[in-house]
Amino acid sequence: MKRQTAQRRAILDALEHAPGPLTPQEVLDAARETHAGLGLATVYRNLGTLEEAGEIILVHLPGESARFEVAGRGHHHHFRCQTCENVFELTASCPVAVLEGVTLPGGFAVKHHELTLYGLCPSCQDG
Amino acid sequence: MKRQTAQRRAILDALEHAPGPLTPQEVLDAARETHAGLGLATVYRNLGTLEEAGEIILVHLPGESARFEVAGRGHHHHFRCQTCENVFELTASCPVAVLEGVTLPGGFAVKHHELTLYGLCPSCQDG
DNA sequence: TCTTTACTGATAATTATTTATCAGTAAGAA
DNA sequence: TTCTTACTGATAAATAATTATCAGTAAAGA
Repeated sequence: MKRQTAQRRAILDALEHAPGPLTPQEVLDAARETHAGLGLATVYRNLGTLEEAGEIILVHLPGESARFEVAGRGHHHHFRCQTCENVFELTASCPVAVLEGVTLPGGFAVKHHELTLYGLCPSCQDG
Repeated sequence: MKRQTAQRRAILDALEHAPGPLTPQEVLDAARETHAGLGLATVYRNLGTLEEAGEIILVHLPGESARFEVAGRGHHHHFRCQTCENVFELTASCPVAVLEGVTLPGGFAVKHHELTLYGLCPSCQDG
């Protein structure tokens, strides 16, 4: 990452303004709003580069392919709308924090966790 | 599923005795203990058939391909060991149950959730 | 036991995602 | 402005997971 390109700015901008983590295809769609003609290979390349640089992080939801979000937003979880299928970052306090560092009955030592909530987002609850 | 075959019995037996949900490849490995010569295509076919029949259910962990477990075990979550990479079914009470049916700040109506815990299983904590 | 056909194993094909290739473009130092 | 080469877009190739194909096998009713 030795040069600053319009493509990379568009990609990072798309991630910064997204309501949650995006798939490479979603990044492409969003970034093309500011940089028409952007290619999918360029998206993949830059996602890799930005991840190595620590500017974005890889996020996995159950049963889905990779997503990315900007780094440094602290511990949080995600909400996936069953209707519009969009994924949102949640800011509510983590209900599983109490398990960190605990050893469960059975002898399982918990180091970290992934929680995904499913339901209806605000836009999909009307009508 | 009109006939009862030794292959299907071996597959279901493997799932019933597993400590957690298994991938198709893991099912193959385990079921070959009781039925050597079992083929991977047969495993996929029977997993599909058993799922349609409601005897097993599909389970997804973040970033991993499909797993299956026997149905009817009620609400629970899974633990993945960072060392041996095995997945275990947890019997401890769900720490996220309180969120069911709740509408979070921001207007997200929670219908269900997926929680995966990561850490060290009992066997991998020694040494 | 005989007969039908659902089921099986091996492997080719498919699907979805990600990576490699390569000629052309443009960032930014000189 | 010029020059070097990192970066880009289009597309082919590679990967991994799952499904289809097909000749042979075996479950179970007659």
